[in-house]
Amino acid sequence: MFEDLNPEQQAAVNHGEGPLLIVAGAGSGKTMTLAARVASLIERGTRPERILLLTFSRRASREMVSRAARLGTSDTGRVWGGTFHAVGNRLLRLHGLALGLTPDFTVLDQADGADVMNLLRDEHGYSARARRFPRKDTLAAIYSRTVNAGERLTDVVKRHYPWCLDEVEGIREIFRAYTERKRQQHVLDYDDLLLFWKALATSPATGSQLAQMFEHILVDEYQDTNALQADILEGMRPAAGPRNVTVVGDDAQSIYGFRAATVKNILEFPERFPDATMIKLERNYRSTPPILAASNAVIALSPQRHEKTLRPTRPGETLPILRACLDEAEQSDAVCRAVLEHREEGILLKAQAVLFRAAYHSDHLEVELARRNIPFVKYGGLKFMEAAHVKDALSCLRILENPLDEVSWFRVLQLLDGMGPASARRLMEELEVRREDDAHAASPLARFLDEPVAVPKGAAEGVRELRGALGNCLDADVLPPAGQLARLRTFLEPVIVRKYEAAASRLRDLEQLELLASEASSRGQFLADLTLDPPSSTGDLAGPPHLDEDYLILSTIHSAKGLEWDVVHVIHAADGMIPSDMSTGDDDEIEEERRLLYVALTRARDGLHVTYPQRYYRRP
DNA sequence: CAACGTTTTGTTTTT
DNA sequence: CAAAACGTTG
Ligand SMILES: Nc1ncnc2c1ncn2[C@@H]1O[C@H](COP(=O)(O)OP(=O)(O)OP(=O)(O)O)[C@@H](O)[C@H]1O
Repeated sequence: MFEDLNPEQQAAVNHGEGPLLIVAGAGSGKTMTLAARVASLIERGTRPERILLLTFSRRASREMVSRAARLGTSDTGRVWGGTFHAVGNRLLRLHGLALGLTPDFTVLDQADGADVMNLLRDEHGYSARARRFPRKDTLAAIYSRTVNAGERLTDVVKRHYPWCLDEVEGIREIFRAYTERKRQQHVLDYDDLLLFWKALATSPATGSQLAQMFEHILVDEYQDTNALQADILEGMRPAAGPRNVTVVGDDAQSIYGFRAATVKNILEFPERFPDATMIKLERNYRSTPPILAASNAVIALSPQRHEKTLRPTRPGETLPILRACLDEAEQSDAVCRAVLEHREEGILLKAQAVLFRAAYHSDHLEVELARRNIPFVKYGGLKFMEAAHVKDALSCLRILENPLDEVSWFRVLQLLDGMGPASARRLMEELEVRREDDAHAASPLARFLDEPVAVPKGAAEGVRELRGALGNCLDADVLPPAGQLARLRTFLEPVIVRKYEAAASRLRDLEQLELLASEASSRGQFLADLTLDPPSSTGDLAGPPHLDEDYLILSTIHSAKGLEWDVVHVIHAADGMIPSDMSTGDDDEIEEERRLLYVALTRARDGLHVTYPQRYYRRP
């Protein structure tokens, strides 16, 4: 069944009980090995639903599970696969009651969390001008780092946000209020999904029950997990019981430091799991020798590298191409030409990818591709969930799902004509959206629908319309999520036309949203899925027609993790782009940029083009 | 005082 | 290009 595997891969697949650490270089077949191991475990009698497979994205999880299925095991559908966050969400809905979490909680994404911070910043009087208090996104970022890295607030601020040092006490005050506010409103943010999972796993009352759910736990891309996630893993594999846990990673490919990921997790694995077996995969099955040599040369310059020698196994002599271009226009032209040349040689567009550091780096190229009728799908940097009108629609759904969700009320009410922040606040107070603990008063939504409310005269009409829309969604208890969105759309349409420009394309986004909703089984499920696995490519939104067409892949390097293409084009390989000028604060950041380039280069199988413009008209 | 329109600023990567 | 800050109108 696994005869193609090399001896080290075989050993990893066949490993029996006990902790296993697989240190695997780029293209050494770790994804394949992990999938084979899942298949093998099932073959050897482990029930699929007793296997937990943690990956860095839902997409990676699907890919891995389907690979395992192709290896001959049929029953992989029942494997618990997903990101730490998605699995946390699932476990907490099942077992959260032990921590006082009711299963009806809703999930905030990081922008929602920032909005809560903003509300609190106003309430606590930190928004006065003249005072330079951190902005909402900064607050959210600081908070997230303290939680995920398990570090003290003052240390985080000192290290990563030194300009906020004067306001540490205010920040602490906001954070305390933030935590309390989330509890009152039955909402969890991304960090809470991990935090509460850890609490569940390490609590004497529930820990062992949770650990016993899974016979085997496997974690992919372990170099990109953070301290909190390592704690969860340890909690799920207590020293007392059998410690069947497999982690796979490559410290040279650690690119999520900005999310508090740390290679310490790999390095310290043998200490946390003392009798761990360690297997190294050092044969690269992906790239031709010249491509691998170039990649190795890039990473060799890293002073913090852990020794690994990655040896090529494939033939090939074509050298990678480094092309200096006059400017961005010439770069786009060069890429288009190279792509088409390879296409002529028989390499499908789909087998080629253009990689870049930041989503906007491909703007110019996208125009050029469109002009030449070269179809493409772009991964990463999609601002769909960030778009105001999408948030508006989702906030309506979230009010229906969780009437205590303050930020959703605040956003939706301000859509109404004549209703600004002050009136919205007043109305929310009247509805008692914010209430002390679990008071048994009528839901704010019921009150809004049934009781007369005091609003500015100008806003009365808007309130009636909102009432109608929300009421209709609720009346028809059986109305599926897509139907609810359709009803809400009739309310939102005039609002969007009045409030935003480019209304037409925004309205199309709402139809898109409705399409996504039509696959969901319930409103709650839809909302959670969307926040835990947001659309990540333009293809996710364009729908299935793309499937049999051929199209070029454009992707951020982050979103290209774990993937491979016959030909890879890396653009904007210039100072200020890679490395990004946003990430030159300290050596660690710069080293991460180096690894980012390494990850980009190692995606290529047969052809590699690296280009950079020598001149930018707008400062980069 | 509150809503709304205009100017300025600041711009990565993702669960 | 979107959100914050500012200034004007209701
Ligand atoms: N034993 C093998 N024999 C032949 N080909 C192999 C073998 N193992 C892996 N491969 C091939 O090598 C390529 C890389 O494998 P895979 O994607 O699993 O690597 P990876 O370690 O996950 O890479 P990365 O860490 O860079 O994401 C795949 O095309 C896979 O089919």
